[in-house]
Amino acid sequence: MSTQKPLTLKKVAEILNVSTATISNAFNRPDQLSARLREKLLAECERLGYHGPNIAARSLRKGESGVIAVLLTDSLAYHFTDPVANQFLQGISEVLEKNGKQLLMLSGAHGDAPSTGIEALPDGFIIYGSQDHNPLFERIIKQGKPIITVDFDVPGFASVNIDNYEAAYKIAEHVLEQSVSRVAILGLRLIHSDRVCRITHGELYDESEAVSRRRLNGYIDALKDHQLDVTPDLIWHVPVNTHEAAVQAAREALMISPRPDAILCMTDKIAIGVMAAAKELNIKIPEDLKLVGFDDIPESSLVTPALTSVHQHLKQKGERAATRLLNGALTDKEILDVKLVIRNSSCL
Amino acid sequence: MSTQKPLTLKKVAEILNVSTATISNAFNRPDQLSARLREKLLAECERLGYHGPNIAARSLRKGESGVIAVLLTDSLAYHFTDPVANQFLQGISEVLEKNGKQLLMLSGAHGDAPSTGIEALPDGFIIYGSQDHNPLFERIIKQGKPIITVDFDVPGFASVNIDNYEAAYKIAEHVLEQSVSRVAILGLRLIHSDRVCRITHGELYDESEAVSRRRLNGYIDALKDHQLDVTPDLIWHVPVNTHEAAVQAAREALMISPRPDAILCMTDKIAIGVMAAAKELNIKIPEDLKLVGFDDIPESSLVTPALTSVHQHLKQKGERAATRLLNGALTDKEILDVKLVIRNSSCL
DNA sequence: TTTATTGGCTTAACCCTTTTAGATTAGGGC
DNA sequence: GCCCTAATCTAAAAGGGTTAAGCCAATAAA
Repeated sequence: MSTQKPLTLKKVAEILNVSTATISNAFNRPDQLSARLREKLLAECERLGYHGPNIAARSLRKGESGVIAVLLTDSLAYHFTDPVANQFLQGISEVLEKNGKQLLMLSGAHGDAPSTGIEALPDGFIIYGSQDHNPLFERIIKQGKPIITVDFDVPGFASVNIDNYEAAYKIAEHVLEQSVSRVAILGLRLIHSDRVCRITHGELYDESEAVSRRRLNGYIDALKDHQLDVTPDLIWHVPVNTHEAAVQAAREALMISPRPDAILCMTDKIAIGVMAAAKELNIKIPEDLKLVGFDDIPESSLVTPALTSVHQHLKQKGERAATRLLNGALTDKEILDVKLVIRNSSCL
Repeated sequence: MSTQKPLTLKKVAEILNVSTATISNAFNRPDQLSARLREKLLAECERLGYHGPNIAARSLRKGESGVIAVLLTDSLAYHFTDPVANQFLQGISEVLEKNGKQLLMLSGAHGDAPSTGIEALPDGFIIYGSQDHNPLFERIIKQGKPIITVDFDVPGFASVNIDNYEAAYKIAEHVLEQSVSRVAILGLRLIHSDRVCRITHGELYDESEAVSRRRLNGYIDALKDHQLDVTPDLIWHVPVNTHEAAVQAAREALMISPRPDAILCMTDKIAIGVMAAAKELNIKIPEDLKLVGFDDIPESSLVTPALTSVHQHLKQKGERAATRLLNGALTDKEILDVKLVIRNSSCL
């Protein structure tokens, strides 16, 4: 276990009998020295076991680190379980990897540690999802470094997004064409509550940029355009995108009387929770209940019946965000296409 | 967009009319100044918009950064898709989050960028999976920083692992009790090839510490102990843990004659690929084919028929690795329990 | 031949903190 | 009023690199 203290650029320069600047240039600016010398030096460094400049020192001096951060909405742990986030992160990491950048994942769940100051390290930020009152987000913005937001918009910042309103409207319309008459909505994080509950009249309308609200507005407008009443007692708030929360909300929704004959779910995971609850209650999908999700996660095509959903190009979303961040293409707000995927859960 | 140049400790000290050391101490060593002064200073810093020492400078000076790295086996992108890695990373991130540490994910796919030197930043490393000839791994070791390995062992380093041999032996034994006579094995990454193929005689035995080899040895010994021949032409090498590769290998395995009546898969994902191939070929599971996986990913209990597998406490594995790394409990090699989960894919 | 350019390297200032060793101040005991 | 201790605070030296500016010799232009 060779725990020798690592070589420094200075020491290497001394050993090789050139200036520190020359070693530094050999690593960073090939045009500053002859190719012959450069190659010789790099080979010597390799031989000596010097693998390039210390990142902390370089970062201090240059003001950049080669690290790109993703600021998530929730805890890291959550995002590892969420298939939507997964695909998105996959897209990001592929691009970063190709460009020799490292990925730092920052938890959006605040209130924890009193700032490690880590936000000073990355050269750029991908902000994933609305960040109401997140102090870390505020600090990131103040730094003035490149930022791109995803799945929400902040005036003055570039973004990658989909048209959630439009997509929600379309999938709702599809359901409404199946001659349904009582449509419930299971929304993810509609309000700031930790519990599954129905929303109130006052919480029905909200023009915020949050994904959940854009989708809800799409559903509501589609319902209205098809002459269906929209009442808050058919709209559930699901606080987290987990199977358990979904099942709980679904049980409630399926036990009211008269029972809904269609449920619009804001995520596929919630819809899959509804399937579980329906099975318990012996309700047949799609015969007794039309069901749709949103996002089209891989699992949705595997469950029985296969789930109708809105397919997002999640990986591409990540790729676009990372690519634009690295290219400095940070002016406009990009809208990606989505696709309605009709499967068996919504029609016979 | 307040893009003002960030404040430095020095400037803040000047403004507040104290020395830089005092500001530094206010943030780092509360015992070095009176509580009264400290609170006043911190409040002032907040007011001025100084959110603590620059991390690069601190990191340079202290030689620590508050960042923990996970060195993965493959590309980052891959690990976002893999449910096994997902749960493991979830465990890690929960612990790190609680301890105010940041998580840096390092891609194990080498040959890419010529070292960004990022390995100098983290304070400790979780090495996830065997790292044959990975130059980054070599460099990490040379640094002499805290390291814990997971799913493989390196002499002299602490580890968290399961007994892959034992688990594989047990699940194979379960299958062999179902009166089967021709057992194929679909192994993940048995050899260094990019293509799905059968292994050769010479590749049958290998005492390496790699997960795949430990499992293979378990299968083989179980077969032998049940008086079944072990021939390499019933053992497939699957180069990556993807559905496509699994389906391809499964097709090959199911088309030989006489056809196997049982398949031992080294991962659940591979087993699910076998299910797809079996469906294509109209082979019934478990009637015509007993099938088992390994790891027990969430999907395995959802597919039809539900998949028999070896359940690992993946999240716990991550938690243990992170906890021990942070505690400096880096002496022994820890073995976690596993559990055989028998479902419908392996018995009527 | 003289002057201007260029190529190839070196010098030295600077990046922002932490921390050791030393200086200052306040307060207590005589 | 003086000395000593304890409590605070300060000065200055790392820590490892990057890069603007400068130097020198060799080549090109006049």
